[in-house]
Amino acid sequence: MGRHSCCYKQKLRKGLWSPEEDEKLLNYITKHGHGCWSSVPKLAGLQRCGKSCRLRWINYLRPDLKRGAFSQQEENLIIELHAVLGNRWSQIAAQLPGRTDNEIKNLWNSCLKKRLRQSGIDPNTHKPLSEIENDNEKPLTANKSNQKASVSSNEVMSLVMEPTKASIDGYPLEVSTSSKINNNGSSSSSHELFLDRFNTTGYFSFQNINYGSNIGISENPNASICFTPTSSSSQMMSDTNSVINSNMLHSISTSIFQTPTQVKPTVSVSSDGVHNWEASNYNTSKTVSSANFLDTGTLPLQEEMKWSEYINTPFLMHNQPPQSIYTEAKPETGNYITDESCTTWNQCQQQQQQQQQQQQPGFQLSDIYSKDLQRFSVAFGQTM
DNA sequence: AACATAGCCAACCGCCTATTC
DNA sequence: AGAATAGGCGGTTGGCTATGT
Repeated sequence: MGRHSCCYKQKLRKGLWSPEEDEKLLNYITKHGHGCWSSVPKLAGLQRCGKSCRLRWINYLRPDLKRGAFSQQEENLIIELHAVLGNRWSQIAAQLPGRTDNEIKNLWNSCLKKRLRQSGIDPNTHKPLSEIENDNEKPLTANKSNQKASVSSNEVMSLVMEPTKASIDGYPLEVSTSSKINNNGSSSSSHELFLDRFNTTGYFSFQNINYGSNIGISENPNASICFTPTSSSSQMMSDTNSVINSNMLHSISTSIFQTPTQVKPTVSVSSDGVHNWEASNYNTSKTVSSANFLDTGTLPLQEEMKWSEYINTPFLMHNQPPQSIYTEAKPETGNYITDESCTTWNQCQQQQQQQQQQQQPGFQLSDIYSKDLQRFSVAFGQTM
């Protein structure tokens, strides 16, 4: 179809908007709402096409727009979200109240991309440039991960998790919801992987990609997340990094649920090799403020465990929460987490004890497809 | 001071999808 | 059912400004 019919009409103004035009549009929409955009210019007395009016309203006149420069936190979030969503600017913008997709796109193209490159990170894949150079030695047939693609929200998951290798490895780009097979513990045709361990009380540490000191993600390179889905109120305990991760989860949930809620990510693989990503939301959830967390002083870094060690370690062995964080970081006075989270902490311990008593078989991370690991690492900032 | 270049950003273009007729 | 239309999105352009020569 291409061009809109309205654009063919004569005498329509183009280019920058004058203050008078802005005033007309603002007055009209304030009084009547925009309704059908194609009728707005006529009703507002403007020599513009409806599309142009819509753009002007969304990008400039809207009252809820946040003016001014992006904060460091916003920039960091954009980088993290871009690692997950690629060039899906509208979805990224949905996570930044008061910012437009156009604004974010401009920021990315003019600043963030360059800054990442200077930090040795490839802005397309969010991997170290050295790795990309090695990858480039392999013959590439196509790399459309960051180009516009017609994909459903579910397909987005498989596309964005592992941007560079999706096509190189011939990884299936299309994932249908109907092919999702839930693990009931006995099915031989599929088994749930990795993230599903959040179904049980589980702690997992994330180490974020180092984007360089000039970006300054946080002092603490480690983050931990606690999911306790069995409790009525699930709590995510977090420091700055996992707040970013939780935002990514919000973004994922927005893709799937169309609402920004906290999610439980799950991945499963069916017998035919189709990987299914799923995110389910809790009825109630709460994210602990990172500011409160960090205000209490320097968090002790939890013991570092290399990714390769995770792979060969049954998960339940690491199900032990990094207790030092919660005992030592918790301030003597003041609440950096709520009472509910203390309950959660207790529940974590109780659940763990139950699990140990039941001697549930540990899930071998080596069972996880390496691609899933890579996707997970990209999605959640886990270095490998 | 004059010109060249780079960076930023508002706006346009073309395509896609959903809806309406 | 299919064409027309509208809304939305991402890529790109072009003008303005700042900076460098």
